[in-house]
Amino acid sequence: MNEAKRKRLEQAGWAVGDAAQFLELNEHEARFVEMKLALAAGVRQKRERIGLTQTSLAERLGSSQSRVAKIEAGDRSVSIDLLVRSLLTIGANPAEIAQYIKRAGATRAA
Amino acid sequence: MNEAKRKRLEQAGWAVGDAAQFLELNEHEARFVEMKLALAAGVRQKRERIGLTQTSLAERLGSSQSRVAKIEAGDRSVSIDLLVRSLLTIGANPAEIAQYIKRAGATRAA
DNA sequence: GGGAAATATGTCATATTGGACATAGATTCT
DNA sequence: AGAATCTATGTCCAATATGACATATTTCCC
Repeated sequence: MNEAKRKRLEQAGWAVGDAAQFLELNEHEARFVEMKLALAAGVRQKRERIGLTQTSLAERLGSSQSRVAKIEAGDRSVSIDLLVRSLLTIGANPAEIAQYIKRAGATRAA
Repeated sequence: MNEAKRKRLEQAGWAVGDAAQFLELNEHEARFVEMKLALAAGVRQKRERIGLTQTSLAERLGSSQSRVAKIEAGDRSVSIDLLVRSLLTIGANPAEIAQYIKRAGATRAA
């Protein structure tokens, strides 16, 4: 692929690269999602252990029940920032949050 | 403070609560910022170790040099999501990312 | 000191995220 | 079964994050 065509594709919103790059992107994306899901599971686990309902956690977060549901589902519209802030709000400390993230990579060869 | 006034203040964008809640919020905010800074430092460290320039990392991220500078500065406009994606891009795995986060809480009593 | 390369800072337009609401579905209790 | 409580899903629009660009500042080498 020549430079001009590459530019055109990228301008149109395509990430252009070779197969290795493509696989790498997917791998990173997969890890990213796994981390989010691990944190989401952490939120649910801690909330239930504390005996909070989604609604009451939502109040503490200054948010809504529906968003808490999405947080715990690891919904696309939920950022890691929101997951982390949620965990801090229910009393997790950085070390605990780190544990969740560490767990996200545990099933794969590091 | 009566309910009506509270509502008015909250409507105006004020989080209304008692002193303990206020301190707790600040503490969580502080931890959140520390986590971001720890991740930001991780990005810089790994980038430099690899011998990349901010511009070349920006290319890999599909972003710009200025944003990489902000990433490494832990700028307000940089989300943890972006920090994590940056770290994954320069070859950090979840376990390594967890280490950075764990470090963020290490100077304080857990 | 001067030029080049690297990094930092400010701003803008666009894309993404988040809180809110409505409503659907699930679970539990009697 | 059905009422009550809890959780899930979809949509809207306000707020925030992001890439891009321009430009300033710092660092390094000669």
